Amino acid sequence: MNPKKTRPIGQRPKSPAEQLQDERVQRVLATIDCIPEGQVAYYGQVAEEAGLPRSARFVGSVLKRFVNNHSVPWHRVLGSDGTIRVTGGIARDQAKLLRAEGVKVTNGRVKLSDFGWKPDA
DNA sequence: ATAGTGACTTTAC
DNA sequence: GGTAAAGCCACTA
Repeated sequence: MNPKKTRPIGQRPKSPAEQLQDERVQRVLATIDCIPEGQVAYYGQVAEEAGLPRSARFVGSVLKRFVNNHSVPWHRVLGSDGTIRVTGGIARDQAKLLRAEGVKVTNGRVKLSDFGWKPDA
């Protein structure tokens, strides 16, 4: 027997910390993926639904870093007051995507009382 | 381990 | 209706 089995690159077991952060990321992405078309949620809401209370900023950073590798409706995530919080030129794309789903975006802002996502309580 | 940073939120002017 | 400051949590250097 060979107790030190070598292991192909990329199959190294993740450290507990890595697993945890990955799981958080997955939960965030999964939550965002649950936002129905034509509705929007805010960062804090996504964080809470994902089991990460008070971690709205984390949600934002996750999207910024992982949206390229996961097809999630990132554009349905807004600030707590319904404003587009995204920086850079993609803000325009976000508004466009939302309007394409029937969400009214006026002056970079969405009325959460009309389009806010209400997950099963 | 410390310090800086951010696609956030809330409270106070 | 705005802008400013502080609080917040997790990531990154």
